[in-house]
This record gives sequence, C-alpha cells and structure tokens, in this order.
Amino acid sequence: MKLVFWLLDINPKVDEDTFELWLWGIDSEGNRVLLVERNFAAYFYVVLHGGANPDVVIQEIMESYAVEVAKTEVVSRRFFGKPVTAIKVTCKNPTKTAQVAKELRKLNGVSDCLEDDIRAAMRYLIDNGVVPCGWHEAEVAEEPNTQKVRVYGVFSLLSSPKPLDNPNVPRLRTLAFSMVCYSHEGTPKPDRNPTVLISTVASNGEEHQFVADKNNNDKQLLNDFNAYIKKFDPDVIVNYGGNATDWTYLKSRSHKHNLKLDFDRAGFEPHTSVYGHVSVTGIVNVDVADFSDMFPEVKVKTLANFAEHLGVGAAGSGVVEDVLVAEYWDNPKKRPELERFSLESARRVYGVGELLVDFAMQMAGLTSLPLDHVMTAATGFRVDWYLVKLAQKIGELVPRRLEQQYISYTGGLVLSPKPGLHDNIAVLDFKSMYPNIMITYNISPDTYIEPDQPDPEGGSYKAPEVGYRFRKTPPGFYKEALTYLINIRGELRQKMLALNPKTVEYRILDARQKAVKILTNAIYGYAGWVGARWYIKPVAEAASAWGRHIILTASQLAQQAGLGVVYGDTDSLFINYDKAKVDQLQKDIKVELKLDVEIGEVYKRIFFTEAKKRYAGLRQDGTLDVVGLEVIRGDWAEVAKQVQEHVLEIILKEQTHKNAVSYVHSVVSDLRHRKLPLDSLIIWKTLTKPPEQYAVRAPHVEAAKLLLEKGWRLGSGDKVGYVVVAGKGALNRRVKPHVFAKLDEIDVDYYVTNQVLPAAARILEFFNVTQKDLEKTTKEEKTKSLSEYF
DNA sequence: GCATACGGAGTACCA
DNA sequence: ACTGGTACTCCGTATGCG
Repeated sequence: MKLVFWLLDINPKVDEDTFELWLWGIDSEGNRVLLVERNFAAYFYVVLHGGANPDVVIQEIMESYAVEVAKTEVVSRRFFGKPVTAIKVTCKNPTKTAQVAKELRKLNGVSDCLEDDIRAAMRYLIDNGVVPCGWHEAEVAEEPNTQKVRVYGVFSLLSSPKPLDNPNVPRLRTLAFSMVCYSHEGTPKPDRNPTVLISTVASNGEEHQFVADKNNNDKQLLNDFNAYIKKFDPDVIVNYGGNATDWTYLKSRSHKHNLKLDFDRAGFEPHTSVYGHVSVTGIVNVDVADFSDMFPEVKVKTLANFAEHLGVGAAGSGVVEDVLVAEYWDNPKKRPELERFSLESARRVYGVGELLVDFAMQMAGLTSLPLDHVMTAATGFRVDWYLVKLAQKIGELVPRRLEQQYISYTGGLVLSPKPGLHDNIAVLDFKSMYPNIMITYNISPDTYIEPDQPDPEGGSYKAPEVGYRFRKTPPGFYKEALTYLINIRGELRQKMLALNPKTVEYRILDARQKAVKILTNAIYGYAGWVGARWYIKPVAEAASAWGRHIILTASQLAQQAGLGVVYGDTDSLFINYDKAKVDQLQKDIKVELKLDVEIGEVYKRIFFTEAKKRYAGLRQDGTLDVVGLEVIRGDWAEVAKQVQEHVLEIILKEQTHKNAVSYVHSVVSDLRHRKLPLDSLIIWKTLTKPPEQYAVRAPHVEAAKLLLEKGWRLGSGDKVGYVVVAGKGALNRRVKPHVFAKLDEIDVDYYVTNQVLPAAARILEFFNVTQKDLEKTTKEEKTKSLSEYF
C-alpha cells in the first residue's frame, strides 16, 4: 500500500544481528506512524592511487575482508573537482563502516577511504532525498507492532520514500515545560536536590503544574510528569536549557526513585547524542536556548529576556532569580509568586517555540539535519551537511574532517572615518559581497589551481594581492551552492509578494527564505574554517582579497565622481548623498567591478569619532542608529548607555552639546543621590573559560568566584552580572554579584568616573568637552535632578 | 615608596 | 564548534621620580 507521511524524526535501531532505520512520521490523516527501513546498506569509498588497478584491490579486499564486505563496485567520482576512480564498498554491518575503512586504508594501491564517517541516518536521508520536516510517499506494508511502540501503525518500507512538493506542516502536538529545582547550596544537583515544580503548556490549551509533596519529595511529581507526557503524546517537546540541564536532571531524579523517564514513543529514555542534543525516540526535543545566537540584541540570554525581545508572554512580569528560588519555595507567602513565574516560564517557552520552530523546520529541510538537532549543530556543521547533500548530487566525494594547523589570513578593509558631524550621508552597500565575489570569480575548493600548476584551457581568475588562481570553468562547487541558494531565495521572496503576510503559507516561506539567507552568508566563513570538510585556505583568502580590492576601487570611483567618502567597512561606503551622482556611481561600479551596490540608509546626519566601527546616525524618520558604541554593548552599565544615547540624540538633533552637558550633570546628580535602580548599575560580562583558568584577576571573574564559593556553578559561556561597591582596595576586590548587592553599598564614584562620564565624554570630546571638564562641573554645580530635567 | 606608563588579557562589537 | 578587524577597560608589572 501507499502511505503519505511527514517526517518527524529518524533514528537507527541496532540489535545484535539486525540494523533498522526507524522513520517517525505523521500520515496524511494525522496519525502517528513508524516506518521501518530494513534494506539500508551502508557503504564507503576506497579511493585509489593513480596507477592502481581497481580489480587487484577488489581482489585483495575480498580475500581478506569477505566477512564484512557485501559488495564492491568500481565507480568514477570527483574529489576536489578532480576525477578519481574509487571502489564503492558496501558493508554487511552498517555499524562497522568506519572500522572496515580503517583496515582498507592500509592496502596497497589505496590512497584513502572516504565517507565512512557519514552516519547511517544521514546517509539514508541524503542518498534518497528524504527530507526531515517534509512530506513523502512510500510503498509500505503494515506489520504487527511487536516492539510496542506508541503509534497508530507500524509499516515496513518496501521502497525508499519519495519526497513530495508540499510545504505544509501537519498539525503538531506540542508540549512546553519549565522546571524548578530546590537547593540551598547553590546550583541544584540531581543527587541531592529535588525537582519541586514542573509547569507545562500544551498545544491543546492545557496548562499543568506538577508539585513536589510536603516533604519536597519529587517521586510523585516525576511519575505524574512522565505519565502526563505519555498521555498527551506530543510530537514536539519544547524547553529552555533541556540539552544542557533539564533532561539529564530529570532522568537522574527519576532513577533515584527507581522510576524510568520512559515517556517517548518506544519505551526508551532521553539520551544525549550528536552535537550535544538530547534525543527522545519518536518525539522531537527542541531546546529553544539553541536559537539564542540568532538574536545578538539580547545580551543576557535568559528565557525572560529572550521572550520579551520576541514579544512573547507577559512583559515585565516577575522573574525569580535562581539565587532566590529556595527562599521563595520555603516561604508560604512567596511561593505563589514562584509558582506564577514557573508557569509563565513554560508559557514563554511555548511562545518562543511557536515563533521559531518554523525556521528550524526549514533549516532541517535545507540541510537534512533532523529537527531535534539542526539548531544544536553549529553553523559550520549545517553548512557542512548542506554541502554534503550537494556533493552527493554531483558525484563529488566528501572529504574527511582533518586535524590541521590554523593560520589566519587578512580579512576585510576598514576605512578611517572622518570624525565629527556630517549631513546627508548615504550608505552604499555591496549586496551579499562575499557570496557574489565567490560566484563571479568561481572561487571554490574544486576550482583552485595549485601554484605549480599551469593555467587550464578555459583560463583562470587571479586574486589581487594574494595571487591565487581559480579555473574559470566549469562552475565550482561553491558557485553552484551559492547560485542555487540565491536563486531559491529570490523565488521565495517573489512568491511571498503575492501572499498576505498573515497567512500560514507566507510564514512558512518567510522562515524558509531566512534559513536560505543564513546559510548563504555562512559559506564564506565556512570556507575559512579550519574544521570545514572542504577547507582550502586560499579560498577564503582570495575572497577577502577581492573584497578589499573592490571596496578600495569603489571608494576611488566615488571620489572621482566628487562624492566624499566619510567611512567604509568591508562592503560598505559612507558617502555624501547627491542623488544624481550616486545613481551614476552605482552604474559605474557595476561596469567596473561586476557587482551590484544598493543604497542603504541615507542618514540626515551622522557622527563619527576617530574610532572605526563606531558611529551614530540620525535616520530620516528621526530615530537613532547607534553602531559599536557603548549604547549597544552588553558590558556597560545601563545608566552609562542611557546617558550616551541621550547625548548622541541631542548632538545629532540639535547640533550643539549645550543641553547634553546639563543632562549629564542631572544624571550624575541622581547617581550620587542613589536615585537610580540597582538594575541600571549591573555590568554583565561573559566567562570565556572556567574561572580558575584566568591569568589575571578580572572583575567579572572575581564576582564569579564569589558565586562559586556559595555553590553556584559557573563556567565557560555563562554571563556574570556584578556591581562595584564602596570600600578599600583594587576594583577587582570591590565587585559583588548583583544578586547579593544593595543600592546603598554601591561605589557611586566608580559609576560616575568609569561608566557615565567616559561614555558621555566619548561623544562630547568632539565638542571640546573632556571628561575632566565634566568631572569639574558635576562636582561644583548644584544640579537639577533628573525629574526636573524632563 | 609611590604614581604613572604600557603591554597583555579579556570582551564585545562590525562587517 | 563560520571569518578577520577593531576599540576599549582593567590588570599587573615595569619604570621613573623623589
């Protein structure tokens, strides 16, 4: 019979003598189904040395390895663009490809074995064009549910599924949860601290809270939570931090009570798998924390901040800091607040999931990485898999990831800004500069010509400065990848124009074009990543060399056209806006450099200091665009950022600093009188390694150590929020984690001298007001309070 | 013995 | 755990002065 299904997840199922691939899906009637593939044959390639005779090598393979090898076949492939003869070796046991390949590498005539490092599930998806989060049709036979998996029906696949062109997503059952663990000794540890509260929000509208008993025993809670998931039977479980914390914690707690956390669709427990994601058989586990890198505007990546940024949940509703959880739990008056926070957290998780899972599904489809780990995988690995798919299509063998030394190279060119205020400045941007350079000059690992090789018949492109050459023909691997991505995005955006943005279809297309854009823009970076399967250093080097040449040439063309260049960075030029001249310049650039430039923002007025990568512009609509300055940095106190932003607004709008100076005075006065909330004084910094590994006693590290002393676990990647308190000694001995600090112990002078005034003076210096001037006047003047100022 | 200068460590930004 | 270019603070020691 034929079965139409949408692919939710795939996992290998290995028993002693059987190897199956389990494809979890939803059929066109909305039933949850399991399709079992028993005909998967794993293989790898044996690449031969130049003169080697494939038949001789095959004979040797069959003599020594007949036990493991099911089949051999001589095939023609390419490797880094060059034709190679290879032997496709199919293994009897799919779990042993890497092992057999390792042995065969030792044979005479064999230069290498390739693709033995591609996991069975990925091999299957890529070879058959089966797509995670996509619809398929397959010939199947229903079979008894001997494994007692919790689905509507089990089917064996009689042929590999064929992808269908249907962008729709079936109605999924989604469950979000958030947990609270009880500890007086810092970070909760599963061997000693119970989970006292779990809140859930489900796509059917149900909300639940599972609560530990009077003695804080969590046995019943865990049992009920597990049973509830089984009963609701979600397709997708959403959480925040589940990969790093929640699942192992809950599993550990369950085991402590001799319970199993076996809610999945096959009776297994959650387990950590590739890229560090937690896999739940038959269900997609999505950790929305994995999306946080997509939003650099959110500096402190808590669930509440993240949700607020996305407009999810009740804005400004109370947050209970980790440090206070135990206190709230113990206090009957405060516990309801913690309970509300927990439920609100589950709602936030659910809401964030609703907004972002569309994107993840599209990224899964593009890369073939299943939904449960496509967002856990780093950008480089997503590009890797996208390219593996393309390689399979064009017969290019997939290189292994090699351990090799990294040597950095020269990147983009940054022009020095002309300090001060400028009126009417246009930003000229090269559209997708690196992708287009790579397409135009056919820069790719398979078109690179080694320095000792002659130019090929079709000729070559030679990169400026570095001199690397690339074949003009045929089109390289990257050119094909990029052209396809750019075209598909164009088509998607075209289709979107005809749709109402409120429709589901529009939303899906928008998610897809975003995924395509992100992948496109990552390919240049990937090319320069030493871990890339197709890493060839000159590829990235040549692209950036062309980039520098292009921006420099464009800058010269602008000046020749009589357009002053006030700044430029990598792929942008800031020039005086004279419409006729700029239009002409655009055309000249296209002719001269073969690349499109577009006019981006046209600022009414813009302000530069002497520093590169830092400026503030006044847009046509009167809003401010601040770039690089303290205003948009996460490691300055809010009070300093606000002061600088307002100073910028005044000087950009009024073109004089007079009011800015009195404004600074008023804030300093408020600060000295402690009229500002403690929150505005927190400085957040990230730990980039374990605290004990630091060479110097940096303030945030000292603050982290104070938290560690109280049992809070902090490590690489964690943000530390601290304030500076009054007292004796060096700054790094006067820091306090913000959760322990009170407003009246703050070192006000530090905030005036090292936060507010430097941020203000950075701008005001160009109006001949130095920090010293500000210091003097703030001390002398009887200043107005902030409220009077407004 | 103390203030200041300066290089290195550390972080976060722009493209 | 995709790239390089850049600004900036703070630490900690070297340096200079008295």
